[in-house]
Amino acid sequence: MKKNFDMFDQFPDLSEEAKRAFEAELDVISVDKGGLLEQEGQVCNHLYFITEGSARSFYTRDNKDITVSFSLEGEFLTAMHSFISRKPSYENLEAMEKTKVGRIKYESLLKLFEKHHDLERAYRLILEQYYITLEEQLIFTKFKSARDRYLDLMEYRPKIIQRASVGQIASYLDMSIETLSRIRARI
Amino acid sequence: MKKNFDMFDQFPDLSEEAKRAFEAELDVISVDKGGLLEQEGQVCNHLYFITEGSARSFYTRDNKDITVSFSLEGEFLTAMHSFISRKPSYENLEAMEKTKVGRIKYESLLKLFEKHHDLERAYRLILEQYYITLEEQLIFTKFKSARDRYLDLMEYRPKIIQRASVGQIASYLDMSIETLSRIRARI
DNA sequence: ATTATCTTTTGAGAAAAGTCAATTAATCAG
DNA sequence: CTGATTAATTGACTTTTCTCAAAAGATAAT
Repeated sequence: MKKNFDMFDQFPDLSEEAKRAFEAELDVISVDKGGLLEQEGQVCNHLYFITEGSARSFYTRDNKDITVSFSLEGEFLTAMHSFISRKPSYENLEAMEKTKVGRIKYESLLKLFEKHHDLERAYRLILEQYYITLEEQLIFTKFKSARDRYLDLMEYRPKIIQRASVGQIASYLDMSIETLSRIRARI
Repeated sequence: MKKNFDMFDQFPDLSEEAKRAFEAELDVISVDKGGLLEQEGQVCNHLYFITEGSARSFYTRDNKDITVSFSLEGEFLTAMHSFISRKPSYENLEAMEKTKVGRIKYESLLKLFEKHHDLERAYRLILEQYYITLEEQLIFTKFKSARDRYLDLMEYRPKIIQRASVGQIASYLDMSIETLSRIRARI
């Protein structure tokens, strides 16, 4: 069976045993549009890999829904803060369309680390990638106008603009819906 | 010899061998106020632990110096983005006063990981802590007014207000020097 | 001490983005 | 298909914070 997205592509040094052991712990899940993979208030127990579709992470503040990140096919996804700290998550993970994911439990992952040193390293790389993305986002937000943040998103992640709503994009880019709407009108 | 800050306190599960092996690779360095531990444009090759003093990370933009983080005694420190990615750093690490650090080379750390699985785990925990701090900073910045960001810093990290200049604090809190000055006047 | 330099404070006006309100467009359920 | 609900756009006005400029205060060197 051919897969479009192979999570191991990013980890060419993984041993075959490690890959097999990891795959044995994977659950494959299908979620409809709007379905939640993880909910705020609960400890996030899974690391996901998206094989089809897309998802976003968001939290709620003053009854508003604030998007933290978008994830597309071929990307790993979790509520990292909770997954790491084992504390209840403030994030929800939601499918933005019909989406297929592979997921592994936190406990299974830790167990695998005991036997497969190289899996712990691969996990470290995922964590590092998460860190870099976050740091770049922080710097990126800090120096750009609302308009430039939108133009950057268009340039670097155009698929997101196609798949996400104005409200989701606006909160992700840290601006009001109205501001985003005006920016789009004047491009 | 008594140490005020022991970096292993945070890692009670580390084996004695791992601690010894790690310590054997540590260099102890002393830096005067204003001295640079790492410079922008170069790959950051060290993970630091501050035993005395304090440091900050900053970068330069439009000839302005923007503080990214402050670190005090008992904390680990590096230009994480560069340390992880092995690309030139955009950050400088600067001692804010006479400061003593222990540091270990990136390569030494990787070598230690081969023999000491538990050290790789400890490093993962440092990385996770870095991630959490960054994520909290991102959320924290997003929802608070300039005034509340300052009040939060006063509450949670008062030592920083004592040791850093207005300019450093202002850029860290993402506001102009003038705004910070006005906030301080009206407390 | 005294000048020079750098930092901090204060004031006034400008700009970016936000809020509230009204209208138009899109989506969804029956 | 069609009314109902939700999402997006547009306009008017407000707010926050920034920038520029000048004054006051601190620090350092001679």
